[in-house]
Amino acid sequence: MKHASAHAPLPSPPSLAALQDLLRSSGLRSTAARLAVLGYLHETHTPNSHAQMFDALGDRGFDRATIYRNLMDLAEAGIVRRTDLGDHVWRFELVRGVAGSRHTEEHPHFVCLDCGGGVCLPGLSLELHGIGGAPRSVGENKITVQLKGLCDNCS
Amino acid sequence: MKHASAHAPLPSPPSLAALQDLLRSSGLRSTAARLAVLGYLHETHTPNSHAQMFDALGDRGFDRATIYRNLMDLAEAGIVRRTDLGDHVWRFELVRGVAGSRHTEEHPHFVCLDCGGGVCLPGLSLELHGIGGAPRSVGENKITVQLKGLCDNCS
DNA sequence: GGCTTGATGCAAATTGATTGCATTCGCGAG
DNA sequence: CTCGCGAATGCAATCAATTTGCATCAAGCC
Repeated sequence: MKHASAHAPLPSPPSLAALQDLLRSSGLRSTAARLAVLGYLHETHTPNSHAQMFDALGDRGFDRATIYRNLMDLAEAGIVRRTDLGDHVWRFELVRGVAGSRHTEEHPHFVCLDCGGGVCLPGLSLELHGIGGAPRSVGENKITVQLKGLCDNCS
Repeated sequence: MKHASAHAPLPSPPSLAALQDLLRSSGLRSTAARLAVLGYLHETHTPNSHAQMFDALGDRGFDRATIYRNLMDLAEAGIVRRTDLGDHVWRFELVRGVAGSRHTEEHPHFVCLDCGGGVCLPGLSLELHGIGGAPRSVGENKITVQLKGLCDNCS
């Protein structure tokens, strides 16, 4: 996965109070584990797998199952998006973070059918034709797009 | 997953000799297990998971691991495509079957982010803009497209 | 027919995800 | 501040889908 686009400078880490506000305003309790997970997602700007999150937070005493549950809770609350890059590993990225935080903008992904590598395509836009029969969210442009094919290395 | 489009009448099952030709011309040995897997894929016109294939062929004495290996071999040989409907279960469908056989035409899929349900969108076409930076296969239209969002039931 | 190498059957292992249950803890009400 | 309720956690285990090891069998070529 290569991010080729230029990024603005990273904002400073969000405050504890801001993270707590975000959790509570989403109907979740502010717990140490959740703050750690959410804080980590604010620091990293790529999708992270559960295993990666555990690697990063496990030696702070956070339990693997708890991290998993919290990722799912955050996804259910709409703070985090669960995403699939084609290799059958769920990854989690911030959708709605603390005010001023950088999070992943919605953009198409390309996934290689051979090596499973993913490429973000933030500059790509699509025009759809013939959407009759598709779910409403397609017509309302509330969709994410994944393109699959062979990457330049595998083709 | 709903197929709303009209289908032509189903062709008769392929002959044993035709299946054998297909295997051998693809560099694979013609074995009983492979013939069974391939024959089944010719009979069913939807993507089938490994588990489904085993359910269908297991009581004929075919081993689960063998069915798996053969599905992977057939996918590698380009006879079968491995596909993902969003629920993290690989499914296999015929790409290049016996002459005269019906197989799945390439078309976009919609996958619901909530329930995981998939919808085929054979009528949908896309126009891409801003493909600079994308892998070459995108520009060459050698891609498959997956749209993700909430289906009408979940939204 | 003999031989080579790929395929199979059987069993087990791996990976990613998910759950059960006893205990702990966040938070709101009084 | 205290208490109680229900949510969250830690620990261990389980589950689902996939994948692999190895001895034996068999397809196919010479």
